[in-house]
Amino acid sequence: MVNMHSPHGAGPADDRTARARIRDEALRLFAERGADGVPLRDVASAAGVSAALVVKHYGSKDGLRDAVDEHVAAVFEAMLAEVALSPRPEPAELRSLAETVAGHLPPGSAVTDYLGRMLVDGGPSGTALFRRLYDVAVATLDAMVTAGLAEPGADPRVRAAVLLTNDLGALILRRHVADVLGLDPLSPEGTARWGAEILTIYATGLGGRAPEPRPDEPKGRP
Amino acid sequence: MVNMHSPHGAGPADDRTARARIRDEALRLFAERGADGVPLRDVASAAGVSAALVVKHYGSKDGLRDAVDEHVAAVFEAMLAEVALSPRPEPAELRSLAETVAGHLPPGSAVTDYLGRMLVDGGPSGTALFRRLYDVAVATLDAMVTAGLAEPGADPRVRAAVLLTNDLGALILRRHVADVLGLDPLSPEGTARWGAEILTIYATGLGGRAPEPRPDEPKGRP
DNA sequence: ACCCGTGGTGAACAATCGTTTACTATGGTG
DNA sequence: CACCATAGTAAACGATTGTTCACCACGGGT
Repeated sequence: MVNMHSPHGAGPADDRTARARIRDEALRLFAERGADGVPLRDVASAAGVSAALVVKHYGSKDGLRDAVDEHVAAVFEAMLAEVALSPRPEPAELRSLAETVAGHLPPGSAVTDYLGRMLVDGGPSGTALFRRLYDVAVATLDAMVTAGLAEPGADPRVRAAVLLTNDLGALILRRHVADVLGLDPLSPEGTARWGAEILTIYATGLGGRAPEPRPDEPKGRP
Repeated sequence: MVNMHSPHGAGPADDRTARARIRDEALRLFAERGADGVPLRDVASAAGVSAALVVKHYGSKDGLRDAVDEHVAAVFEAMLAEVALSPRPEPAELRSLAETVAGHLPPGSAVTDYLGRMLVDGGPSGTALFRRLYDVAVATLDAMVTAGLAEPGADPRVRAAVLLTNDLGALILRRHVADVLGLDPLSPEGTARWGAEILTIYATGLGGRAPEPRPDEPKGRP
């Protein structure tokens, strides 16, 4: 059907045909229900092939899982590189990493959900992803400090981690937020209200009159 | 073995014996590996009983799951009530909800992890839990506003949700934070550095000199 | 003494799921 | 043409898992 007359595309660069379909459907279903919880046969029938072909291409279900992990990581890295070369020299503050991901992706893309699930499911790829995100957050905070947009806290590494987990919390819990607020923080119209609130807090704090360290007691519990 | 001469304790108030052991071990294992991913036989052997007894007591695995959900919700509500009657009339700001949970629980308690998993796994009980947490966050922010410790933002409901997801992000991602920082944000010694950073941000913002709304452009992307 | 509800067990059942095996079609190459 | 690698399938296998069944012990009530 599809004309695939690449002479000998032996490498994994020939993404097309049923193989890519399997990977894409696996990504979609894994993002929805989690890798465990999706039978191989479901992936196969979603891709319009037999279950045996899936293992023929990817060796095993773990192999498919790894392939999807690598693919998502590649997409994420590509997006990161594109952002680094973005037309605005000012790195748009932190801009919310999750917002950036959602903005540079098709609206209903499963990649966002899959990234969240990688972080939550606790596999080695999730750990690697978080380490990468942490490095980005540290570098971003450093850039903001250099640009005079922020101060390093008492411990810049802790501050970067706080900013990162704040961001990822909204990404992971977006369904629940949309439930109680009627507003998906990653949707284009949600970005306005949600992101504005975050920027306000980051700019001026919560606004209460208590920035002065009172001689009351520094710690409530020992 | 254990003297349980309550005449006809038909209600679920007779917590003791093997039944409670099953529930506790299920809670521990479910928190570790997720409810799917833990065979009934593992729960049974961890509790020192047979698999058949588990379903005799809880009807099915879903029944056990529901029982654990309800138990965790009850523990959480009890903790919430205890905090509400706490010796400090000032509600200790938001104090980080996750911190409160971790503080009022045995150090290695599985309840914390189980709560995080409930929020992530996307079941109805997770939705109910988040709604409850959201109500608490809205009420807490309102109390802070009344006490002059914070201002409602442009939209207090959004601000409460932001504070909540910030908190829960640290709870859900604590393993990853501990990995990159060598510091569990929920541990007693982690609370100092992590919580201090958060309080600083909430008190004064990130500290950069940009709180003035510049006439540049309010939104980067349409 | 008789019965019966409660707590408990081990073996068997049936469904699901990952994987293997044997087999077919097809199209390019020596 | 003969060959063979590639893409593909259907069916069966084996392990795991939730659930059920038949059975045992025993401690009160009447």
